[in-house]
Amino acid sequence: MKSLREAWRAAIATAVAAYLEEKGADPSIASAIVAESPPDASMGDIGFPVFPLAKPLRMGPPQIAAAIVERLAGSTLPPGTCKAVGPYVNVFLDRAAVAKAVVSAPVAGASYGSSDSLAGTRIMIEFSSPNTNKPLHLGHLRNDALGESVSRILKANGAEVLKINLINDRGVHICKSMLSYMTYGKGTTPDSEKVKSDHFVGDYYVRFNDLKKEDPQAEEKAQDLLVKWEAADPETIDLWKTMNEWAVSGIRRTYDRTGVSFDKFYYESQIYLTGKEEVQKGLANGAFFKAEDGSVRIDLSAIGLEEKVLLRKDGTSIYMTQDIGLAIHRHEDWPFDRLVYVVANEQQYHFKVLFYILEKLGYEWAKNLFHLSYGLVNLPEGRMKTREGTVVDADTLLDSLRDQALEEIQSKGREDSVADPVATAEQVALGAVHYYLMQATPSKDMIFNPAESLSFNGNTGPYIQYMGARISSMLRKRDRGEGKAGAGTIKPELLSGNAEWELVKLVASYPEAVELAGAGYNPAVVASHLYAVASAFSRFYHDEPILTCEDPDLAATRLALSEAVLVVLRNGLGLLCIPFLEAM
RNA sequence: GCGUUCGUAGCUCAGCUGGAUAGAGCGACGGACUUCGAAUCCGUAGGUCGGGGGUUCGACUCCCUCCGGACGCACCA
Repeated sequence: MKSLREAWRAAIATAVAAYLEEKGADPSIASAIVAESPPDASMGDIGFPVFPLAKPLRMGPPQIAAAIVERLAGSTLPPGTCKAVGPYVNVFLDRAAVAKAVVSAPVAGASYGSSDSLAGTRIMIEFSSPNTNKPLHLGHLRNDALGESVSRILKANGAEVLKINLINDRGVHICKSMLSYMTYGKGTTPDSEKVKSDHFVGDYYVRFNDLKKEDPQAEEKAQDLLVKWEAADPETIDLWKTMNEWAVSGIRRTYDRTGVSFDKFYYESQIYLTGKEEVQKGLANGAFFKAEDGSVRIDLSAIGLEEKVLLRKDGTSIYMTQDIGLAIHRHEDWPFDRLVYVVANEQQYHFKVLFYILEKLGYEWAKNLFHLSYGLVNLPEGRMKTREGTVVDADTLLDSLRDQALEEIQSKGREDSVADPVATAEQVALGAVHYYLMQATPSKDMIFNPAESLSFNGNTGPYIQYMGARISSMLRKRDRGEGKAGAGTIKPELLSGNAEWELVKLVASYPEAVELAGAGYNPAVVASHLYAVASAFSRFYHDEPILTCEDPDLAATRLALSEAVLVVLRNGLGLLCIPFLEAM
């Protein structure tokens, strides 16, 4: 589709340039010719507005369109025909030619939709980066799904991707859950209490609030504990290790559950002192300056900001110092062309400053750093608040959706049709959450409605999974010898009807969606394309017989189209971290 | 106060680098199952794209301004 579109654009641009020259106008204006999609397929498949030519040619757009079409008549063109439709030159593609390519999609299989648009590009992507004092919540699910999905999309476009996770395993927040456990834990463990280990740790973090009420010095004690940790006090380190192990192993179970994985883990406890030398270097070469109070700072007036401290007057480092060191360290670890940080939009300032600093330090790769900023996930009831206990825990949410999906499977009497009802319900739940989170534009805040996400109707994950299951079901029947498709031959030219054509075009343009999603770090592009494919298929399936078609050739051909749709759904859902289901 | 960002149908969201009558889904109302999975499909109602200017042949899209919301403006992370 993309190559056809480009071929037509080039052909028309050439004709336009020749026409401009003939009329004594500047032929370079022909580059203003861009491809659009007509609002209705009856008007054509690709549209080229000629408005920009009106002034230089001193002619009305409709006359120009007609003249261009006339000129094109003599030349060799890509498959299809063109026609002047008002002020547009519209192209009607050769349906059989496109259909022929589409029915061969199953041959490409898992690689259908992949491109080499980012071939040779090494991209490091950091996401998730949890704190080890509590389990993952709904907001993390958006972060994780975004990071994992963008990684898969970038890979599908040919990039070499390294997924990394920075575990925030030190700091006063960790000390609070430690202190709370020291007070109330009484030697219990996740195993002894039969609680998922990250939740076990999180519960003590919450109980720190009780501790504060009982002991007014609790905050100070947590600070003291941090000092002891930094001094490597053996007992403190021991407890810290134990509790971190609990937290991290629990969090990893949630990653496994949601299909998220990492190539490399970094631990804040191991790198929090890095960056100081880099700041010293910057001080030496004049990028930074020493303030009157002795702190090292950078002047940010060049980017419209004030000053930022990079080293305290006592020489200790801060968050920014750490991130400077870490970025440089990472580039040494794995020299990347781009580094993507998947971090909530509340840190926009931080990254703006960080990128500027790295540029000032002279790293040429600094201009290829990207903050994939995403918005908050809110609930229909309002914002999630830790203090009010309205934070939606990731595991709890998935459990609840899984149970609801299971009830649905049971009430539809489909337990015998799926291999493992509970596992299937789990996959439906995952499809519900991930699709809902991925269909929204990353940068915007969004409202997550659990009930809506799980609906089998409308623009949801389960709906798309269902279409995949229906196609799978037909293919199983064909393989069992049902219907007449087995006796027919695939004839792409039979797919020229309007119902088929809509579907053919959507399957054909799927690779473009993957490319666009990669260019914009935006899985929502894939999600909306999948929904368009699924709903077009559903209409087709409803209106036309496929497997049950009387004509064997038509049955075989329609089934081939269905199989191509399946390939798109399978690959696309994969990019969104949503399981494809053969039956549900 | 300054900065960033968002404001599209009752609700949740699309709308690609400005282009042909602003699109979906949910909800509402009304239809379609002895037929490939009705976990589906079809139809109807519903928007002066927050207000006002401007640029353009053309603005939901770009610029200015006002209103409203979110986030940020730490020697916290």
